[in-house]
Amino acid sequence: MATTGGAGRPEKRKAITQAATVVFGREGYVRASMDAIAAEAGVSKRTVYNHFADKETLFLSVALQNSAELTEEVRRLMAKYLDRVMDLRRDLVDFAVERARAVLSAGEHGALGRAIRAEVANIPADVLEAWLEAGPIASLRDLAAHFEALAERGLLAVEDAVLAAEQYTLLTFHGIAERSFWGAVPVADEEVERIAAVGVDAFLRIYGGPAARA
Amino acid sequence: MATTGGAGRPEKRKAITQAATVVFGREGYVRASMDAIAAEAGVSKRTVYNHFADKETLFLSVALQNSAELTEEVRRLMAKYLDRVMDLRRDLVDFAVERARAVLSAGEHGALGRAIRAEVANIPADVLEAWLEAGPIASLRDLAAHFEALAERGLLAVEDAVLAAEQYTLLTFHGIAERSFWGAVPVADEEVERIAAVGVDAFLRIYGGPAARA
DNA sequence: GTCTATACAGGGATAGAC
DNA sequence: GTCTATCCCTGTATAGAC
Repeated sequence: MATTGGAGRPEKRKAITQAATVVFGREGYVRASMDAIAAEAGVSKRTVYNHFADKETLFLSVALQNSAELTEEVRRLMAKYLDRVMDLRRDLVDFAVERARAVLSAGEHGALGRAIRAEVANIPADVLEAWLEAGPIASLRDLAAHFEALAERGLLAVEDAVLAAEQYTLLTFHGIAERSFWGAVPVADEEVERIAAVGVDAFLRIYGGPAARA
Repeated sequence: MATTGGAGRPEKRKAITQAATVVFGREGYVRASMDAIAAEAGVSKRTVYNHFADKETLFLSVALQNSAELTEEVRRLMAKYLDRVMDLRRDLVDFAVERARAVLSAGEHGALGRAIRAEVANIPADVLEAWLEAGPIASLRDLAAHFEALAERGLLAVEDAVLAAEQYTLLTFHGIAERSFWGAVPVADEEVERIAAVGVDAFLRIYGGPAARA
């Protein structure tokens, strides 16, 4: 876990990682200062360096943690909308809208993703790999598993579930992500819903099974 | 044009903007130093400040210029592959591959786009608007015009050409852009070709006209 | 008269010392 | 928890050179 060691009170440590998530997300890696993170956490800078060797270690640590948390949140949304599908189109649209909200929220979670994407050229390859595995790739696999289940019910005609999950994500999520620059610029709710709806319609033209076409 | 004035030799100015494109693209806005840009341009730092009021002005200026140049390059690719279509699927795949190469090249052009996306929260709204208009939105409109022409020939069944252009771009380009983090991480050529091909296949399942289906 | 080279003031950053 | 050593950056100023 790329930390200095187990030293220090756990509650201080949590305050630091939360503060780092907020400040790195708001300012980006280079602009964020350790002073600002310490102030946001309500601890002294010395305490920060007691838990994390340096700025980079702190950043990479919260990046991986954030990635895993976001994956968990998206997993909950999949369980809510895709586990017991009654109205396929509606559930696919609702999931797309909720996922865009969760991942692109200006709040604590989404913003850090921007900072990571901005710093990608300065992140060690193995850490980037781990971040991808814990985040986007994990969500992609989760979604592919749900599509396979829907295919078994005859609701989708997919052969390659991972490819279908990728294209669903492109059609219903990346348009919004790009338009909002991964959450930096707000996008109106109606716009998110509109894009999600036309994205799902396109997706269903590719993969709509017999039941979906009826 | 957000410069200090017309003072100075034009060839020096061009050297400065080219150097700024390279250095901002490589280091990002915050890390790039005016010293490094001056060195890369082979001029003194005073000359840089003689042409551009400050770092931000220089950055925004080269951002807009780069956006327009990239749009022009993509326009040439469209003319090459989409003006006289013989084999629709093949031409759509070839254009997708070439565009991905052009826009995501680690060279001078593509890299600056990363820097802009990273700084989007710190860019004035009107400049961001101008950058979008000169770049991604202009390319989208160009592509939509080509799709309309293809629809008139019966090769595509599109009602909303802008939407079709958006979805083509998502399916054939954004998957690559995201995987390479807008050019920061190299993606193998075969991978680019594979993604472009499956993206076009999906696109044609949505919009393939009668002739395309034959 | 513009360019080069260098130096410098002022601010802010990291990381460590006390 | 504060204080500080050290470094880097922006932007300006001061020299002289073609």
